[in-house]
Amino acid sequence: MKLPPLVQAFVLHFGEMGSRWGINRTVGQIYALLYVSPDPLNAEQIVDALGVSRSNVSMGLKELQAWNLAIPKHIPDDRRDHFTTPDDVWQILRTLAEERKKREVDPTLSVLRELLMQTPGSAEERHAQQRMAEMHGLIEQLTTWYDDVKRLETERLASLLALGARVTRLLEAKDKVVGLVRGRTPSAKEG
Amino acid sequence: MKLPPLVQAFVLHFGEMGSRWGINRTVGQIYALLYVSPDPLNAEQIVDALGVSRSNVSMGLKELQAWNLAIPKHIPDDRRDHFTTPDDVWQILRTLAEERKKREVDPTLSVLRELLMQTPGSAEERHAQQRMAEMHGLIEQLTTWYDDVKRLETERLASLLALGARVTRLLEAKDKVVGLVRGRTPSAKEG
DNA sequence: CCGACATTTCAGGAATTTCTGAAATATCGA
DNA sequence: TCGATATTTCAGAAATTCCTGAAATGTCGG
Repeated sequence: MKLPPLVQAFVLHFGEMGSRWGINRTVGQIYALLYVSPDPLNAEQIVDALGVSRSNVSMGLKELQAWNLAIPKHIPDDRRDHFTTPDDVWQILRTLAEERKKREVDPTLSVLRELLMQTPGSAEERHAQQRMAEMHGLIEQLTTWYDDVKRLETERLASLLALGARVTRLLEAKDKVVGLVRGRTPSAKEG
Repeated sequence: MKLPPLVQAFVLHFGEMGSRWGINRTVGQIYALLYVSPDPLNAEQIVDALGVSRSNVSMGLKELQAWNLAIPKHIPDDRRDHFTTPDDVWQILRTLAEERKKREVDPTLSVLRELLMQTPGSAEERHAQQRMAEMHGLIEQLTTWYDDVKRLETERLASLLALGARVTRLLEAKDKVVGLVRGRTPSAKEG
């Protein structure tokens, strides 16, 4: 691997973290490399930079494309495929959230739904179903919220984040205002 | 494995999903089993239920305890350790978020900070650092928001979730109100 | 301290995942 | 169509992770 020290450190870190994130070392490294690269890279360049086999890079790129984390960029007069990462970090966040949800949450949600349809045959099963219902409820609330929030454009999402827990003050304020309005004009609709 | 069909399906699913969640099959199964169990279980009971080795259960329980997802419950007049999962699903969510952050996010944040301190030695490194700064900024915003939100008590958190994207309407409303108030009383403080 | 359990540790075998090199396939210009 | 180049596939080697059984350690009542 022949990279500027800063880049190398970054790439190696992503490689190491890979296992904790459910991706393998090479995939993590390829992503990191593409992420900090000023220009799109082709497979050969990645091979040179990381010192892994050509086929490994091919597979890694395929996986990253499946995650929508590597996108092919055509370079004029060059037959080779070149790749970048999406450049807007917020977009990357959305993509990551979306893909993780699809792989890590949705299957469980559907299993839970299925099991909750069944009729329990014992007290034990009844209790289990009760617990599953709790889990299902939580996950459903989370995903509903997520579906809502993911549609917000970046700017609004950022301002929401910046607000943080202070949102609750807003909520309190809203409760008061609603109370007031109701006091005066009983027909007012709630927000 | 000798379990009611409903429980068995649930346990098996958690085992299969384990790899996607960065835990191994046994750990996933143990967790699922404890989660739906009406009473705390001891290691022997888990062995019987799952058909895995005693030592495997021991290691699995240790890991779950490290994640704060299994808690020892002492049963009077019984020397054996018994285990449950925290019963409040919201608490489980917090725990999970906390632990994942600690393992999957914090190390990257600290590496990024370190690399951003260094002086770039080339245009390439300068660009890389620029990208790292973007990533760092995003992660920092997210974790700040998270630190804020995690302190909310369950009820408030739930109502926030329920509100979903409609929060933004609240934001718009707030902007208006603040504008009005400012128009009338210039010295008014912002919320 | 002893004996009866309960739990943990750990070496190494089993299972799984990752990675490679070689071969197959695809794509292009001439 | 052919040859040059680019990419993918895939069998099996390498690496890693998981799991087990046996031995060690811990803990309690007597």
